[in-house]
Amino acid sequence: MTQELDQTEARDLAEAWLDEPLAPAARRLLIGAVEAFAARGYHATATRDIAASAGLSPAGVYVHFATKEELLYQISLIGHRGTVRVVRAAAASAGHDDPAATLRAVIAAITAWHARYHTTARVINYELSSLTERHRAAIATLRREIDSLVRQTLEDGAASGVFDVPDVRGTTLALLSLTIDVARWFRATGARAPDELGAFYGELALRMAGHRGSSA
Amino acid sequence: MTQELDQTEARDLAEAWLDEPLAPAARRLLIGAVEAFAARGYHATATRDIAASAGLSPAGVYVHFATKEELLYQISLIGHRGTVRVVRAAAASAGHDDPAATLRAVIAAITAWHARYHTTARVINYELSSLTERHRAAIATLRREIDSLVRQTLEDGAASGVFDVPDVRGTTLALLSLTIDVARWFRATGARAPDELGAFYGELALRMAGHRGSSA
DNA sequence: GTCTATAACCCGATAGAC
DNA sequence: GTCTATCGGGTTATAGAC
Repeated sequence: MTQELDQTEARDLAEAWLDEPLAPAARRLLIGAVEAFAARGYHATATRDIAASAGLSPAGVYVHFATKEELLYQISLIGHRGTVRVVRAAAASAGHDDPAATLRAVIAAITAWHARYHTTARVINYELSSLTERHRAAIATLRREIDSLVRQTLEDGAASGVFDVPDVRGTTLALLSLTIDVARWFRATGARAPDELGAFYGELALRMAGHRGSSA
Repeated sequence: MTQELDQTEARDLAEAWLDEPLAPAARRLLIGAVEAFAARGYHATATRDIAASAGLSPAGVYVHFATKEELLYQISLIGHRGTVRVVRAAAASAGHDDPAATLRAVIAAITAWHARYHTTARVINYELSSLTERHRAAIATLRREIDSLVRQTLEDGAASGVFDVPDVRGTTLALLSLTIDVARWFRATGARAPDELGAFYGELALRMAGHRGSSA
């Protein structure tokens, strides 16, 4: 009984990216789908298997989602909203006139999110091409907000002289690149916890931005 | 006539990663496969379409490759061998007792390769899970060589005091992460040419390694 | 070495009972 | 809201003629 509760709590924690109010079956379907899409890829996953992982018959999926792609879109939407939320929170907590603190906090937050929810992060970053054009465009809007915030932070720091950034566009891309690729290689069994990796990458970001005192 | 020759030359240049001696049809199949796998993914690509892109019937594929996975494996093998070759060449040209020059040259070479052959790079980095276990193990050996060379360079530089690297393992991972993710976002129509991007990432690598004079 | 034809199977999605 | 049954189509790979 206690064992049972512990397992439920553990799963809730592991799937905390899924914080939307949902019918229980729809929630189980999304969790099964994200795990299957991450492990084998969207196209290699059969809707039958997703249904089975949620304890439903093959037809049970279509009561809750019109198509298989709709399942992927909901995962992408919820995942990206979650990322945007932690990025905004990190920027707010760092204050508005300290580019170095902001850059460190934002990169740490994105990195930790990608590590903690690496299964979800893998799906939302590497299955964008499996979305319909309309859905991909909706997701692109959310991704642009994150990109803009990092770029603006680099520009602020460069303007005030605390950063040395020869190419703001290229450095923004490199910083986000670093955080996104965490989804590819991160495993929960690895050496670093998500928050530790976030702190490390926050420092790396300051070095990449040419922050004074961030290099030997 | 001249136009025709130019197009052939342009394609040869674009597909220079494929430098193995091969029957013409096998070569066309590999090029068609890499383009399709990169654009739509391995599982979303039908062998019929690969055959058609090489001007063959659906059965024509199986004269040259036993399975669809064998096609992916050959692409992975040739691509990884090419990467290892440019990495070795970069390390050799930088000399053996200058960790900063070596790191810059190696990261620049991997980055430029991933940008120049971004289509191939996408396939060989993001379709590893579609390989059989045996084939994936063979590719892992090649990947380890690249990882070891970067890690050793960081250790050499840290030991001699030209680098400031608090976590060699983590920094190695971050550096390779940066170069691999190029395959995800790079487009030939973008702002930077492969060699320019390589030079930029070589400098970023020195900053990340805490190289003196690489930060403001 | 390439073709046509097809085997054997798996897929996403729907119909209609309960 | 979930089931069983199935439609219509697509998949990899093979058989056998040329």
